[in-house]
Amino acid sequence: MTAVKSKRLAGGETFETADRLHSAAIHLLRRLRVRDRESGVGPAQLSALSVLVLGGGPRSLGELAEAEQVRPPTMSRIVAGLVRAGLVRRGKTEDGRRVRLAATAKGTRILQEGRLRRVESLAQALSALSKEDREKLRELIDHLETVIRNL
Amino acid sequence: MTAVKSKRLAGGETFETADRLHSAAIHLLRRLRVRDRESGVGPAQLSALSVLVLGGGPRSLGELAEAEQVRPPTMSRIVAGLVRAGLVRRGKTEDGRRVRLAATAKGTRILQEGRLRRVESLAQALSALSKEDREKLRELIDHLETVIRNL
DNA sequence: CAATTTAGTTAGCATAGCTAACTATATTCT
DNA sequence: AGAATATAGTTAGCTATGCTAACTAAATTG
Repeated sequence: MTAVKSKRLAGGETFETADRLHSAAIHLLRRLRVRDRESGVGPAQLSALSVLVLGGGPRSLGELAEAEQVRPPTMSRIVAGLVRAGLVRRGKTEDGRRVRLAATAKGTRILQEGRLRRVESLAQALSALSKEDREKLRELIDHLETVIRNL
Repeated sequence: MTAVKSKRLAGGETFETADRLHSAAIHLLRRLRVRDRESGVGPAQLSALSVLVLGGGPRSLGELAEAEQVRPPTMSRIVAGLVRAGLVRRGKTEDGRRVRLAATAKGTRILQEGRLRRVESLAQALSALSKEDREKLRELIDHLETVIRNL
């Protein structure tokens, strides 16, 4: 893709890097999306499930909605689907308004399998990078994650 | 299969890097998506429009569907929305079955503005990286693009 | 020129995003 | 304590996006 030329902000080079990073992220996910369909679970459900499985334990619906940057009614329906599919269990909390959402054993298994499929092909493609580039990427990822959180 | 497997086993670190890269891409786009809502155009429409605007000229519907990794009926409806909004124009080709889809001036403007909004916030966030990290990222992007194309 | 192939559309289903309006529980204020 | 308010989720209803199956129209093939 063509890079937008702009010297007004953050330096033209950084702007171009941002443009290409954005484009790379789009293409990356577009390719990997295909693998996710095999799980039979929709992308939003899969992503919410990953928060419960990989994000360190149970959450309330509101916390899940915030983690997924989605409105409560949207998350309410996503969770309903996950519960219907037996991948998530609802529990009570001290606060009678809140629900406690936890992945079931089946939910954990399905997520891990899907994650494996998805990441497998990416890891394979990454292995085509030089040893130095892989090292660079490994070092960068931490910092990129911070950058993204501050977006 | 054996070669594949041994590659993966040999690259446990690469597997983890792939996992984090995947996750970073998801979160990156999720944040940037918020900016896209300002345009009043849906994400699939915006992405299809970007192929027409940045991808070097008009395409047929089938080509667009393939570029977006989507089935023809899906793209048919996305295009219908873009045409209704005045962002894309349908034209004829020598082959009476094919349509020629081209961005209108309005479509080009809307896309460029949205892209600017999106990429500007990312560029700003990236400027928080150290000079060295930005340099590393710049060097890596080329190679990452190749990796992704080979996914 | 009939049969087949190719390009796109239409119809119908599911998921996912939103806002508005509702219920139920907790908290705050008088 | 009891009323008013705030908070957590759900329900209803809209739009957009994904799919497959079945259709129409045009081009190609035999």
